[in-house]
Amino acid sequence: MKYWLVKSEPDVFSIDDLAKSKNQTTYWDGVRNYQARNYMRDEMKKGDKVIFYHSNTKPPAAVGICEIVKEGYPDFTAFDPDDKHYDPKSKKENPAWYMVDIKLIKKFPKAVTLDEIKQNPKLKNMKLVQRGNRLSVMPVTKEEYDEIVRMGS
DNA sequence: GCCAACGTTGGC
DNA sequence: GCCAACGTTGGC
Repeated sequence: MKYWLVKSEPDVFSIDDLAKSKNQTTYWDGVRNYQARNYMRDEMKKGDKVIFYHSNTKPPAAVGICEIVKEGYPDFTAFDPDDKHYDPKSKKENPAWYMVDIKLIKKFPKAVTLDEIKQNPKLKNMKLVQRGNRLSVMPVTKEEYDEIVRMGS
């Protein structure tokens, strides 16, 4: 099993939005970055655990955990000219972009802020806190995952 | 709102 | 294939 972290701007889609979604499940659409695409298309497997992180908000924080319930499939929002995430480069016969489905496991009783993550020596190697990191889907180690879950509980 | 960091685009 | 210009991300 692998462990991941995904970012979302809560103004766009928050963990509470996920909690309100049908079956507390959503498709993780709109990722338009090749490295993140590769992770979703090739490496995320059913049952993998995912830290849900709120970016571009005050304070930025890990706010809960989810799991992968459907493995990589074409991001259909790329095919729709009326969709915000439309990308004419992506064709149905050769999709450029992929997504997965994630289901909420739980919202943390206590959000783990970016500041707290930075201050924890066990978490100093996370991609999240490395300089200039902009990846919206990234792998984390089991140790990092467990530590963040512990801090959020 | 600012701006550093980074990915992508497109002219050459 | 280089690289300047541009757009986006995301913390502050």
